[in-house]
Amino acid sequence: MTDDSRADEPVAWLDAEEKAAWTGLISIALLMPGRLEAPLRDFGLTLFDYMSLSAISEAPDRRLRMSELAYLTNGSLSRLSNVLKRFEQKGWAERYPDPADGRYTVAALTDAGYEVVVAAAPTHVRAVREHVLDPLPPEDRAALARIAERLRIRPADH
Amino acid sequence: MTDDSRADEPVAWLDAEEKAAWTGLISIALLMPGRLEAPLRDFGLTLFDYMSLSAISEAPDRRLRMSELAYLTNGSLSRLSNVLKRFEQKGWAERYPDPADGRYTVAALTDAGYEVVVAAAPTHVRAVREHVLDPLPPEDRAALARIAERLRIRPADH
DNA sequence: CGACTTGAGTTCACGCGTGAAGTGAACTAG
DNA sequence: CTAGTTCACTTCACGCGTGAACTCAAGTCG
Repeated sequence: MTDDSRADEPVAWLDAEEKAAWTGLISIALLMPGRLEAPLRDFGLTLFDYMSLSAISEAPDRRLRMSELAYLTNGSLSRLSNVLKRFEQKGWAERYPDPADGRYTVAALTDAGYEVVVAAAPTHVRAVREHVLDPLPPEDRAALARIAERLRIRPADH
Repeated sequence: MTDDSRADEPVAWLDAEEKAAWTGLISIALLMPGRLEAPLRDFGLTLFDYMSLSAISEAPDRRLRMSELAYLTNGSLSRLSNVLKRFEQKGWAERYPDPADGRYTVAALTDAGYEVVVAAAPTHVRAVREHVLDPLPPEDRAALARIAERLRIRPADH
């Protein structure tokens, strides 16, 4: 193991407990998104697509600023610009300058876009239950929320 | 919230505790890899690059079959083939048919490749400590390992 | 007022990952 | 023996995400 095979170096290599925590986390991070995305593909959605559509659908009048969307989805503006461009091309969303302040851009769901997220939501929730919630007892669920908070990762509402 | 705003549908929408667990997990999954990868970029490595190099460096004589590497890194053969191709082009690794069974391909680190992972390891471990281990008390670390196991996600050694 | 600054957002070039298609080695069946 | 099957692996085409460069609207300063 590279991490702990050089005792001659001034590096605090990981012990077994640390390694178990670390590898647990990274494995979840690497594998879980793919699992949750797979059923969404039937709707032509990536996981991030779904989360973006979901966040907009929850906003007042199903519209919000791109910067607010970036905050809610933990995504970069660059990424979202590309995503919303795809949505526009599919007729799911539209973008326009915020009338209150032209520096901002508002992203709004079309009726078609709303229908997509409505259709996909039950599938998404079922996947979340199956892959995340059902296998975990309450103390583990609480731990997940607590850990995310401790790691200074802001959970977004989805 | 899309997830629970359609009480008229036969779907078990998420309650607050479930949502906190779910959003905690997905936020970690979305944001943590990027954090850990950033310092590795100074070495020209993605996080997956590092984990691949690390896994090979730990194998006997610093070589192992591609399929074994895929298992250890939780990566697909397709992905690894691309990654190893890059490594070969950089002189970090070589691939050859397994003399014991020509159906298999062996991936081996070159001295240059080994030096890359040796150079990057302290940085990687420090990032893991800073972003994952240091903010978490022992019970949360134990929870991570337990959760990964419960979610049927096999932690790989890194 | 004009020049400059700041921040939101878009575009661009390119790296990376995926699934499908293809290749080849070993094994199996007739 | 040959034909077919299976599995490991590579290649390919393309979607997606990133960081840098760019644009633009609003605010600030002299």
